Amino acid sequence: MAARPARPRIATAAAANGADSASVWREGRKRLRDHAVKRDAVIQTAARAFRENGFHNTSLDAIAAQLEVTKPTIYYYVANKEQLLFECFVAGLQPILTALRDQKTSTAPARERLNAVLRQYAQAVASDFGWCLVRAEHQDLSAPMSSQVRALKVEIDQGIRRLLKDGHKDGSIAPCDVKMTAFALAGALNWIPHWYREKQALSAAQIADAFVAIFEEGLRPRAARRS
Amino acid sequence: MAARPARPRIATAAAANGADSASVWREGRKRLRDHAVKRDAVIQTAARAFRENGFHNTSLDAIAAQLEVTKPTIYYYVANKEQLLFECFVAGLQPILTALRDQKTSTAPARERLNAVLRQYAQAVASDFGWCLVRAEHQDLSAPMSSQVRALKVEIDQGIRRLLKDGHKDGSIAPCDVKMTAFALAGALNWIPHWYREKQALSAAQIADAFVAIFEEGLRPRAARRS
DNA sequence: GCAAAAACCTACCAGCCGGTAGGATTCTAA
DNA sequence: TTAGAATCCTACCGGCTGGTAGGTTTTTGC
Repeated sequence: MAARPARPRIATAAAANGADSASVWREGRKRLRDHAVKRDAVIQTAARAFRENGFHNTSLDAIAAQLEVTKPTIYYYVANKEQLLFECFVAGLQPILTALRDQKTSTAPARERLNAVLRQYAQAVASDFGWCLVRAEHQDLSAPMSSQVRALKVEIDQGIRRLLKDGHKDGSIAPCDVKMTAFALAGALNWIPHWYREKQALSAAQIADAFVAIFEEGLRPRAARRS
Repeated sequence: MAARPARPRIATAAAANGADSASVWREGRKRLRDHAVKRDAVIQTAARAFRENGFHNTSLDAIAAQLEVTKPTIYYYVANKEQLLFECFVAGLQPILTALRDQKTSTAPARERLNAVLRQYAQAVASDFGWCLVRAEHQDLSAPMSSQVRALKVEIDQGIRRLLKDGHKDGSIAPCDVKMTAFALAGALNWIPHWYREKQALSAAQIADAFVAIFEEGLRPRAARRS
């Protein structure tokens, strides 16, 4: 158990964009000293690797190589492989949760609030962490970590259900089976990592808009139409 | 490579229902001789195990134990672990494909044909093979097998898109982005294995109906209503 | 300049698990 | 009854990979 400074939960934008995460490490020959940034780089790199090869097909050696570092170095930033996956979960869920919490203070019609959340949701699952959010197996986490992740997911689910109910009240959303609708929405979005590729023509936001349109209008032709 | 009789692709109903697949093996003390049935039992048991513990967390010894058999016996029915996964894929996809092909001869409105397919789809993903269809990683299959599975999945996707287009023509489905709608539909259904448990109140068919209703009606309130 | 902390590496271990060799048992056909 | 096929088991191997021990290098604080 190496002593570590207070750990940041959210991957910094600095670590998020760089194509080669190794640049975070050495700057010329100088050994950099920012623990938090490097830790985030480790997690980010792991997420990408998991997405490409799956959790079990990704060795810690491979992640280390990607960072141009050796395996034990990873253990300097993270307790074990399991925690690596856990951090990916959390980092991926965070933006959705904050989007959801932000909407609680809004006074806009529920349908609009829901759409805003869904847009953020789409962006999250389309990110490098998307794989972890959606495809990673809970069995690969120990009981305590698994239940933590589960709790976060439940919060998201409940948040969406609440927005749907609010929509029923304020009339912006047609009456429907709240539970099933939440599942359908989440399912459609969660499936994005299966087919979306970075280079795709559509951005995550555009995908979200397309889905929102589909869910709002419905497949059965409407009698009257308004633009 | 042990010589095997012509291999059946579809899991027999006999093997599908039994709670303990071991009953397929011994009947009293008599050693049964039906290769096909036992092979299906192996696949079925594997599917269940994969669903519960994931592919990589399921050892062949565990599957063998479930069947009250030793590991080498499994190799008598299947070449290796990879093929085991492959067969689960195929067994799960089959009913969806047949449903899709059946609809090609139908003259009903496309929306109804689509709904019929979706209902079968829901049943498939809710089955023991659902996990494989949706959560198993293609990286765990070799290139040839992976592309075979991918081809089947593409066929399903294309089939759904075609039904949507047909619906546009015959007026039973409102104009929409076909590709995105197909993704949304598939995603909603594919998410079922994540939350559905056997003991759930709703049957797979009921879930399908609920989803169909949501997708048909849409979330935006409709002006006129007809029951 | 020097001690202490931080960051990182080399070298290694051990358990798990997919896969196999080769033989034993049981059934079927004749 | 018996040959041969079908079915299954015991015993084993070896590679991969998560994880660690313990030392080395670099940086910081003073």
